[in-house]
Amino acid sequence: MPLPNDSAAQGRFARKAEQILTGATQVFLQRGYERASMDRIAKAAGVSKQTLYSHFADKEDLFVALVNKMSRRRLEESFGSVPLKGKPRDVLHVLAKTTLTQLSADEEYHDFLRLMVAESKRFPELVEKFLLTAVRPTLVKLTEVLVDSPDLEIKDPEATAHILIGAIVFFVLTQEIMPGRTVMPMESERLASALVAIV
Amino acid sequence: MPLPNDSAAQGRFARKAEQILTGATQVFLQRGYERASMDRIAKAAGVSKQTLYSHFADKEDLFVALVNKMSRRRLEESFGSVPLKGKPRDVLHVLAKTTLTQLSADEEYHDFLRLMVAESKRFPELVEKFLLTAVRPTLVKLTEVLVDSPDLEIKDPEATAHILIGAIVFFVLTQEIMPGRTVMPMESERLASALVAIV
DNA sequence: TTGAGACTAGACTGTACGGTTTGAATAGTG
DNA sequence: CACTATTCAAACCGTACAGTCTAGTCTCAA
Repeated sequence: MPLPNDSAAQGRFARKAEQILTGATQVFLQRGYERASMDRIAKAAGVSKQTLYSHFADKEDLFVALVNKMSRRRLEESFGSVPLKGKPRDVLHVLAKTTLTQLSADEEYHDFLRLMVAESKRFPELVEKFLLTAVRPTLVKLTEVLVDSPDLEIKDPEATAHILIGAIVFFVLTQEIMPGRTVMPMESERLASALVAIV
Repeated sequence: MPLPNDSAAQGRFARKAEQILTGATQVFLQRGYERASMDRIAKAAGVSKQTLYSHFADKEDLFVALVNKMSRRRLEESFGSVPLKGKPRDVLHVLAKTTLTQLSADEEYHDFLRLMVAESKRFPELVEKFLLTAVRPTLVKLTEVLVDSPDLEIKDPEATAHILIGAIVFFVLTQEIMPGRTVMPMESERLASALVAIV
């Protein structure tokens, strides 16, 4: 592993690291931590095993890098693209709908969420960091939106934000992450409407 | 494995099977499917490996038995003990509170839920059965309660039931199953109140 | 061109695991 | 008692895996 100051080959080196992480992401998300073998990851990354180990100390180190990378993807990419103006009820409906749609479409993120739940006992600090950087901001932001809409007369905006996010996450969990679509189907449009109706 | 008609030693045999399943439950829930070794399970059950394999064909078979057993434990043990009479708002509040309390206290069930999410990709049919027998009935029952309280003026009781259950499951998921208590704390009492306030 | 750092393929080590086999001990039933 | 089914402990087999090592190739800057 090169030291920080030999910046000459740094570019190439960093690019390889990226390439490895991409391959590792595929394998970890597809097969879970335990069943992801280092051989398979090396193959998926198109890299020799030795190179893999010259960039990452061990399997756990690679997993940490994966979680850090994926955690940067927030639960609410939606919040940026939705104009937070207009009648609060309309804003909320659009917000719910886009979040639901975006989250439902992102298969890679489903696998990542599954992985976070699965490994929450083995890597609690890691998963805690994920919650802190990926989930909490969403909760905070939604709470702000609710606070800034006093006409909705919400007594406890924070708890209400938990409810709204909770409903959405449960929806994605059962419909997309778990095989619940056939057993307890629900339309995202219906859920969004019911969510708004309720507030 | 004895045939069904040699009912003589059936009692002893069945008792052993129970004993094995108990040990297996411990290990599977504690360590997850992949890291639960058959040697460890045999040890935890206080049984020889051979006995284990004379009762269950293989690891997967044992896992199926575990899921069947645990799925019988419903999401809503609460519904039985709560009187469904009185002002609908009060009923709902008590219902939310007891469900939340019971679900939060049941560590074994947390591990089971984590396992179901973790293995939903590897054993989809199994997890589907779990959803069908453990989650769906709760949804159905709550929907009925909502339908039977027309004074609440709920447009879409089914979607609303999804929201209520979703909020509760999300709460348990983040606070108990994942290490979220320190990062995004929430009181179950606050959640219950907000849930009722919202309907 | 040459030399050092980055990379490759693949063999290798030690360990853990799922599942089988062996051969003896321990019931419970006639 | 004797007989049969159940259980036991432990060795065993084949495979998969994390991580290391070897020996050589590629890249690129001086």
